[in-house]
Amino acid sequence: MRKPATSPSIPGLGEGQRGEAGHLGYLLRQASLAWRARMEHALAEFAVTPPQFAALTMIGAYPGLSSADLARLSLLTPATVAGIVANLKRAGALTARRHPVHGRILQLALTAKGNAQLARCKRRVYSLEARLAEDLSPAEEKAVRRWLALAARAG
Amino acid sequence: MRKPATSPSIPGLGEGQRGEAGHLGYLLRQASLAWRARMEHALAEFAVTPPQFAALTMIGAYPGLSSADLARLSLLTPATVAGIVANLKRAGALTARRHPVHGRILQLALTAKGNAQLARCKRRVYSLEARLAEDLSPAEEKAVRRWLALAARAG
DNA sequence: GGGATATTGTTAGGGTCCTAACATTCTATT
DNA sequence: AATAGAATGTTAGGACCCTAACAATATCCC
Repeated sequence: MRKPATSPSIPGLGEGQRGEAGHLGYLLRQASLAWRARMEHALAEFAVTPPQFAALTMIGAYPGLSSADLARLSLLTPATVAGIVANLKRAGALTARRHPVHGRILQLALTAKGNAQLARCKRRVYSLEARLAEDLSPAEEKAVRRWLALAARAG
Repeated sequence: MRKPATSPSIPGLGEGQRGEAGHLGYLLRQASLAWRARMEHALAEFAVTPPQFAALTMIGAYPGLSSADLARLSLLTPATVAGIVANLKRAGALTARRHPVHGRILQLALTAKGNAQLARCKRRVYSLEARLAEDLSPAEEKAVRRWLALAARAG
C-alpha cells in the first residue's frame, strides 16, 4: 500500500495554507510543534524534556527563585510547574526547600547533577538553535524577534 | 503580601532573555504559549480547544480525509489524533465511517453541528488573528511568514 | 489585636502530546 | 497463491498544560 490517496488534493508542508501564505496562527502552531519535536529528539539522550530544560535554565539563572516565580517566568500555571518540578526533583536535578522566614515559599536550586545536566543540554540545544536563524538576513531576524516578543506580550 | 521578592532581579516579560534579545527557541516557545492561551480563552465559550479547532478546520477543508491524513497535516502522531477525534465525535461534531473499499481507513467528515461550530469559531479566531500582524510592516510580515514556514520544515 | 486581602502551593480531573508495541488491512513480489 | 512489506488505526503509559477549588501563610488596615 503506497498511499491510498483518500482525498484528491491534500497539500504538503509548503503548499496551500501550510506555506507562507497561510494563517499566522496556524504557521505559529506548526513552527512551534516542529521546534518542540526537534528539541525532544535532541534532549532525549539526556532524558530531559523541553519544558524541563526551560525550567532548569531558569533555576540555573535565578537560584533560589520560588515555584510561583518560575510559573510567571514560563507563562505557565502553578499547577503545571508543580508537575515539572516534581519530576526534576525525583530525578535528583534540583532541591526545593522552605524559605527560612517566609514559611510557605519553596526555594528551588539545582543540584550538582542538575547543573551538569543543564550544561550538556545547553550545548546541544544552542547548536540546534543556531540553525533556526541561519537562512535569515539580519533585518529579517530583527523583524522575527520583534514579532515574537510582541506576540508573547499581547497580540 | 505584595510580592515577597524571593530573588533580587527576576525580569519581566520584555526584559533580559525574555525580550527581543533572547534565544530564538525560547521566544518561539513563549509566543506560542501566549497565542495558545489567547485562543483557548476565545474558544472556551464554544467548548472547543485550539487543537480541536485545527482538526475541524482541516476536516472542513478536506472532507473524507483519513485519520492518518489528519495526523500528517497537523504534524501530530496517529495516537494523538485519535484522542482529538474521539472527543469531537463524542461531542457530535464529526462522523467517522469506514472506507467502502479500503476497509481499514476511517473517513472523517463534519456533521451539521460541527460545521456550524466551525463557522462560529472561525469568526472569533480570525478576528483575534488579525491583531497578530497589526504592528508589522508588509516587509516584516513577509519575513516572519517566511521564517515560520522555514522553521516548520526543518530548521 | 483582628479581620479583609493577596500570594503561595496543592489536589482533582480533563484534554493534548509523545513513544512503544500491536493487530488489521492492503499492495507488491515471488 | 503465499509471503513480505507498508500503511492504517488502537492501546497503554508517561509528561505537559489547563481550570477550579482549596489550604496555608503573610501583609495591610482598622
